[in-house]
Amino acid sequence: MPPPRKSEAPAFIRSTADFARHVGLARTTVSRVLNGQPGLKQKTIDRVQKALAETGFTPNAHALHLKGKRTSMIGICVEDLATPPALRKLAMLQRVLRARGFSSLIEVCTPGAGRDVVRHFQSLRVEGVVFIGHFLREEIEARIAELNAHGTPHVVVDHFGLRNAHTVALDRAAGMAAVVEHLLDLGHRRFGLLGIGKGPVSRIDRPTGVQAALRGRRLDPATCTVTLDHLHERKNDFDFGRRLAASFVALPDRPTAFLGLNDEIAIGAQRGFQEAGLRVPRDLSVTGFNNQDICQMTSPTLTTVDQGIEATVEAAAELLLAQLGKPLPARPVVRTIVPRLVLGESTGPVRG
Amino acid sequence: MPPPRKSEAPAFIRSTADFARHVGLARTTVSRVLNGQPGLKQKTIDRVQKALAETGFTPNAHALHLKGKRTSMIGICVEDLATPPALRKLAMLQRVLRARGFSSLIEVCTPGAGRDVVRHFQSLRVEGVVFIGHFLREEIEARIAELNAHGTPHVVVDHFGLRNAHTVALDRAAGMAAVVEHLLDLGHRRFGLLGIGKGPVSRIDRPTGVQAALRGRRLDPATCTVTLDHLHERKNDFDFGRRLAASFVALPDRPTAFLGLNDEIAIGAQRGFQEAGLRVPRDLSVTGFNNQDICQMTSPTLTTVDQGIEATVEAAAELLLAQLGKPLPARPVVRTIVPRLVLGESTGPVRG
DNA sequence: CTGAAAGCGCTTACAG
DNA sequence: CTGAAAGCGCTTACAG
Repeated sequence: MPPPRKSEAPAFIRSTADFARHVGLARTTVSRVLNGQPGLKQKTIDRVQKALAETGFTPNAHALHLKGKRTSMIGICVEDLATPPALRKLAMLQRVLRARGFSSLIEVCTPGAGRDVVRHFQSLRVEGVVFIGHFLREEIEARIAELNAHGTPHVVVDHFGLRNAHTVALDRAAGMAAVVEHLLDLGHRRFGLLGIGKGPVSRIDRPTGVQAALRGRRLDPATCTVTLDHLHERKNDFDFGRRLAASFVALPDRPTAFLGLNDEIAIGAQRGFQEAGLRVPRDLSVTGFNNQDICQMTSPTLTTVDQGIEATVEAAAELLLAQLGKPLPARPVVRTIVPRLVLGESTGPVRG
Repeated sequence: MPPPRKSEAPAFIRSTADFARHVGLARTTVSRVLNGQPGLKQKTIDRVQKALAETGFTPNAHALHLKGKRTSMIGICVEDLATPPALRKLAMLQRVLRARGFSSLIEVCTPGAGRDVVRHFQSLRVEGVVFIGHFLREEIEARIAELNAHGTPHVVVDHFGLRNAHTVALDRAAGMAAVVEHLLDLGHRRFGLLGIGKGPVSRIDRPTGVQAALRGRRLDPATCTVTLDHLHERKNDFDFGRRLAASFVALPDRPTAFLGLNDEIAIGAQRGFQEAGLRVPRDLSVTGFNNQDICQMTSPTLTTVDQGIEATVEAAAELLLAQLGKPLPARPVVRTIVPRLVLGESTGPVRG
């Protein structure tokens, strides 16, 4: 029965004043018990604790914070709550922060909304802000400058190359290099790129890794790689991969190995090839990226790359919390996480 | 460069007092601009706005709340941040609440932690609490009683049958009934249950729906359904489904249709059957539950049930926010969401 | 143990 | 427009 019937003392206990009245003690005394201060009779302590348990009264955190108590809140600004890896990072970060006594205030940060989100966090006097994902460069750099100006720690997860930002980012280049080397070892020499651009964006982006691995074997990336991304509307999903596969099927001198930007595209491509009567990995190899659960559920299972989300999130939390209390570090800290190749059944030796 | 160099006025502007000093106005005047009160010269307003934009100063929300301003915070208590549907609900709820001007405070609520989580929410004076998932009955009922005692609105998503709880729950029985009827129409008469118990737990639980559909065709659930769950450690995942399939393969008089508790189990089972040389849906049919993205990525695609997460979350938000300001409703409101059958390629006519 | 007081950062009347 | 004051709910000295 939602409406509280039993009206003992005040119907609602809202403050220590109400509560002290309810227990029959002075506000000061209640406050002392609440804060575990010495010099109180056990009997008094018990009386307060009992009433506390009965009424479920909790001191107003906002008043506490005004008096100088830490807020123990961290603002988390995510690009997007739709992609599985982002969601996993968020969930894991919440867990890690919780374990260290912080609560998480989570907001989605669409382009243009960054200002409001960060100001909202600031107004709540969060102790730090985490950005997860990829943002508009100028917008997020402005937000970070603001945070710095207020002495609020921050860390950016994923978005690499931001000026003055403490960053934890996945070395996707290393991941792709591992994939390409694995395929080179299997004899592959022509690679279809599914959603992966040819021009490198930064030293840790996928194309950089592909090219580095090829050049390491004295192969020319320009002739060894093929992309048909331009033929389809880019969606980075299952259907995009499937359509790409269909286009590749018709291509003369088709590559023997296909590198997906992510698992969805790779699985779509695998499906597309199978529908065209090709067998994976007998006729061609396919690889994904992210090591989502689905990789184990397809036939064949997918060779992919594990992001090491746990390491990423741990590093981010550590980097953020290390800044607490101390003066902010003079120059940005950038940490790179090296992902791990996960072998599945979708890659095999090239057949003459 | 993180450490702020330019020291114009105070190094850090922390309060309206600091800020007013910085702009060269009285605190009162600044406060008026901040709150859009009338009777101010445009020039003054502009001056304050400009300084506001430059410094990024935000009034302390905790002080505002002390003065009576609404916190606009909602506490969300999730059972678990690991299962995809729970994560999707959470993400969608955050979005819906955000759109209505509320920020979300998210905590995972493991058994025994409910008390601390809810008290934490209360101490921050959240305007409402949402529970997502399944909890220990006594624990969550105690928490809800506490919330009621404080006049804090709540809503429970998923956990059906709690005393005095406002609830939005999926009618899984209706979903399963739709699945079974679809299979009955295809001629199936023997059903393998994968992770679905035989005894109904409540009127909206899966077994209830299975039995209702069978009885509707004058069939006896006891003889029409088979479960082998007891043979394997229950994990509700891909491998559990796969192992169940292996056990069913060896069974004489094997069912022709298999109902998975969720998509993972169903996909695992499908894979298990295929590995044993059986073809889906030629030799047998398989169905899942939840309509996760993976259902479209398997071969064959999976017949499943869509939870209608959007409707659930909308209903939950509406139910919660309807309580704001008003006195709490005298008796609990329970809303049921009817899920939708999603046909895939994994179900087909039974073959003599 | 109690009680009165100051102060955290804000807003809101109320005089100037 | 300014300035002084009260009060939101708390804690923390400081006298009794």
